[in-house]
Formats: sequence, C-alpha cells, structure tokens
Amino acid sequence: MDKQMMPPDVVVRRLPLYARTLAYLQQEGKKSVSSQELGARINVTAAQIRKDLSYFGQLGKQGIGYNVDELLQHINRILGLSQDWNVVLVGLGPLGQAIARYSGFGEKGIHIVGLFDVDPHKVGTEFAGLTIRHVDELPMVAREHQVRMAIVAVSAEHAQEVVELLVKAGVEAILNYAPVIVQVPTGVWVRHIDPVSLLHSMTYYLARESTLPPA
Amino acid sequence: MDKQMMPPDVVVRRLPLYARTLAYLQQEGKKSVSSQELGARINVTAAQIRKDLSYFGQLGKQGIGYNVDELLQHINRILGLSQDWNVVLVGLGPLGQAIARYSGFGEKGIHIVGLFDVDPHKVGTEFAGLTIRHVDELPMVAREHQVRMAIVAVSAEHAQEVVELLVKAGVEAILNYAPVIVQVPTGVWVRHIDPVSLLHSMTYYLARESTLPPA
DNA sequence: ATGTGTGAATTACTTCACAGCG
DNA sequence: CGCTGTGAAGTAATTCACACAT
Repeated sequence: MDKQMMPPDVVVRRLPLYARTLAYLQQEGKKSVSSQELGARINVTAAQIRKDLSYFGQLGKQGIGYNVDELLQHINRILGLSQDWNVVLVGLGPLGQAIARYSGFGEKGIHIVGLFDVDPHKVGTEFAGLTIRHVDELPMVAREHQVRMAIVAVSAEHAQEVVELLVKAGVEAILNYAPVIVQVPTGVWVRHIDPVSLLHSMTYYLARESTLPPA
Repeated sequence: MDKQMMPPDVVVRRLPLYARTLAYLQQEGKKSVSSQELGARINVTAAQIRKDLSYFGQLGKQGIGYNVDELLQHINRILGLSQDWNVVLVGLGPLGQAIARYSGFGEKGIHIVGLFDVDPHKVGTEFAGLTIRHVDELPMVAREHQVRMAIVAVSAEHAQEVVELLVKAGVEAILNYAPVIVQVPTGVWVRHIDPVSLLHSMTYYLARESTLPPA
C-alpha cells in the first residue's frame, strides 16, 4: 500500500496490540511469526493484520512471515516509541494514586514526570517519588519537561476545566479516566477509560441470555 | 425500526454513554433534550443518536425531543440495569486494590461481592469491607451470590488461567485489566481496559505533528 | 416551527482470493 | 509450497435528507 496513504485510526489503535504481542512472542523465543499465528493470539483475522501492516510498508517475507524482532522494532518506531514520552498526571485521589504507582507505563516509554492536584493537604507531599504540585504550576512543569501528554484522573465535575488547563499548557494528547466526555480543540487527542460503561454494555447481553457473542 | 432487529455491538456500547449523560442532564434539572443537544455533549452526531435509539422503539417526540427522565429509565432498562449485578474481582495487587476501593461501580448497579487472590499473605485479610479469599473458593462464592460478571486485575501471565477458572465458575462477562487478549468460549463476553495501548496509539500522532485529529 | 424516525446514499472497515515472491 | 501484499468484493457503520407528528 502507498506510503503517503495514511492509516485510519482503527488501524493505529491496533498497532500497540500487535507490538505487545510481538514482545511476548519475543520473550517466548519466537524468531518469526505468520499473520495467522499473530492473529490467533489477539482474535484478529490474518487478512486484517496483513492489511494493517501494509499501510506502513512491506514488512513481511513471502513464504516465511514476519521477523519478530524487526517487526516489533518497526512498529515501535511507527508509534513514536523509539523516543520516551513525558506525561503529567492530574488528580491524586485513590484512582490517581494507583495510576501514579503503576509501573506498567514506564516500561513502555511513558514517564510520569509531574503529579498535580488542588487539595492543599496533598500539594507539597511526596508520592511515588514525586512531589505533588498545585495545578497552577502545570504550565511551568509542562514547559520544563516538554510534556505533550497527560492523564486525567479527577472527578467528572472537574475534568473539563482540567483538560482546558492542560491544553493551555500545550498538552496535545489526553488519557481521560473521568466518567465524562471532554471537549478539546482540533489538534488535541483524547482517549477515554471507562470501566463502568464497559460493564454496562455487557449487562445488556446478560440480561438477554438468548443472544450469543461473536465467536 | 423493527423490534426484532437486534442492535449492533457498537450501538450497545454507546448506550451507557447516553445513559450517563442523561443522568447528568437530569441532575442539571433538564426535563427534555434533543438528539442535537445530547450529541453535542458527547461528540456524536444527532443522526447517530436518533438511529441508535430507534433500535429500541420510538423513544422521542417529534418537534420536542426526548424526555430526560423517561429516556434514562428506558435505556437503563434496556441495559439490564433495573436489576443489580454481583461481580467478583480477581487480583488484589495495587490495581485490584484501587478497583476494590472505587465507589463508582456501586452507584451504577455493579456490586463487588467477592475478592480473590492466591497470595497467602493476602488471603484471609479484610479489604474494603470484604475478606480476600483464595481463588479455589471462586465456584462456591459465584454460586452463592449468583455472580455472572467478573473483573480481572491479575498479571498478563495469569490472566488466561484466571479467565478459565471464572468461566468454569459460570461467569459470562469479564472486564479484563491485564495487558493481554484473553480467549473465551462462545457465550462469554470480554472487554479490555488498556491504558498503555491507548497512550501508545496517541504517541503515533504526536510523533507526526502535521496530522490533525478529526474535529 | 421544531425535531424525530428512517429508508437511501455514502463512507468506512473487513474479508476474499489470488498473483507473485522466497 | 507457504505466506505476504493487495486490488476487488462484500459488510458494516454513519450520515443525509425528508416525510411526518406535535
């Protein structure tokens, strides 16, 4: 597929999944993998994987499959993960604290470099190796650490205003844990984490029982 | 739209969002809302909302819009949220602990009735008002509380085996926080929570800068 | 007037199926 | 052969646009 043709967002969203699975395959000592095999691990058809990857060039070898190391490195490069990314976290309630302590980000090129809250009891205290600061200091810290991404873990009521502060501070990508859809200007990306909605979308089917999910 | 025609999963996934937004509108004292207005709050087109809702009957009034109270109650009924749902949580590491403490589930008809781990240091201790039990006791507790849903917060390595235990214990819907796609038999639903992948799918765009997200 | 409900049109995404390379 | 890469075909999801109800 042509280089200049840009991949739809659904494809971009699947790339991290491919990367992670390749990393697991790598750990398992696999050198090479077919689209078939890779797809079986993540419930994606072989054709889908081949088509997705074709947006980014000819990454496989006919008759052989994909080289695990190469493809992993290639996808990481595509995702911009050859560099590390500094991220700030806003909101240090129970959820924010769990996120701050979570080690899974750091392993994958995401570094939390600032913690922010407004609660005077929290501001100034240490947490997970960082000092919690007042959100007023966001612009300063963002500039200092060249922060382009943020994680929002405040209440639904405060999410929109926090997002606006972040955007004003130059943040271009936001992972929002608050149970509300936030509005952002063009040029800023948002993704939502919403466990309650996911659970509720499953109760729909359980309440119906006769319906079966796709194999 | 015909009653017997069943809504695609994308539609079902949007319903909880509609419900939540209606709940906010209700709190704000709104009595009635148009598809236009509702859509503006959650970045969904008015046509989309009307078409989605039409799967479930004629829920609005021409020239007026939708009655907030009625529509909210209707969607909740559709989602099976007129009843409450008992859920078990497996894995009480930092993430599982945060989930166990999170109050947002209970407010929305989801009740955590069992906590499970395998760590002998944790089993037997109290947490968030419940006693942590060994996963061996899963079948018993699941039967006792008629548990049909579960939340998995174990490591990637253990996720698949835990899911299999859950399925064996009769669980039909799983919210998986582990960074791996788990395989389930037909008739069981899984949804994934994957913050790292969401962040990585955004670094893709940030690393490209010229590309703008959809308005 | 206003705003729903819905076929028709459009756009987006996935799968097919096969030429061609190793 | 085995398995990729990819146009073509097929599905699915979204948006249009307008008749119609209030």
